[in-house]
Amino acid sequence: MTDRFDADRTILALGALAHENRLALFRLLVQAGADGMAAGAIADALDIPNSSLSFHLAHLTRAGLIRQTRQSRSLIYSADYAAMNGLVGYLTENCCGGAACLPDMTCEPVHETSISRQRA
Amino acid sequence: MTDRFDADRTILALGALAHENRLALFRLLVQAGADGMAAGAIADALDIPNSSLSFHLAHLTRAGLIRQTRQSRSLIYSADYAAMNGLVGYLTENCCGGAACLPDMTCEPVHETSISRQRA
DNA sequence: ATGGTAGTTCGACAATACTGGAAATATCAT
DNA sequence: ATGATATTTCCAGTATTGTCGAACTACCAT
Repeated sequence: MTDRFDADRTILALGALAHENRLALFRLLVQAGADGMAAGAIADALDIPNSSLSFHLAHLTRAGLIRQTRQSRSLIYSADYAAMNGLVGYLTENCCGGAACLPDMTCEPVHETSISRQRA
Repeated sequence: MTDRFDADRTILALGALAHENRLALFRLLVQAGADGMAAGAIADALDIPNSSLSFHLAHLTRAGLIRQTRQSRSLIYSADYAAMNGLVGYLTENCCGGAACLPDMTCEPVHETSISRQRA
């Protein structure tokens, strides 16, 4: 389930997150939960030109950090929680002299409807 | 203690780790523990030309992920565990609909002498 | 079919990052 | 001082990344 992260994939994921717009974008999607957000809504929220956003979305997708689904005219993007868990897992692996210092963290997405929507 | 990570610092740290040589380098130092390693020893272990290694060491240092101390002719580098904890903290912040899913992880360095040195 | 909306791809340019040899600096021993 | 060792800085070339307007594609409604 927690798909295994090797060095290459980790580098890909880190590189994807190592950018102002993409980090903000990823965090936005993490907070958006399982329902995700349409590209247009993201562009509005982050105030990024359409084509630039598309570039960053593709980048994060390539890195396996977000997923895309279509819903009529809109493309909905959502964070891949397993990927985030895998990334953190790889980073904290072997961090305390071999002792597993991190108790197998697993973050899971939340549905918008289950958090009494407080966004505008 | 766990110095606060904002977006800018996180991007700096992610960018620093998002490279084959630097990720390997950082992991090497994490495993080396509190005693760290001399630049030369790192160059040997990773088989990177001297000047390139220096470039990457400077990059990781700039990002606050490793620290430098001198010991006679050698410059000893060691992982900054607080930085790693801060980075992971920032990434997992707000990951489960606001619930703190990660029990305040804090990895701490280990001394070489305390792990019955098994390296060559 | 026509037209409008949602997003992506293309292209060209600017900026930044990586690499490694050669020269420079710092430290130590004699 | 001289020489050896440890490491960094400089430099120039190459490669990768980011930006955004304009043209394109996909989908939906009528």
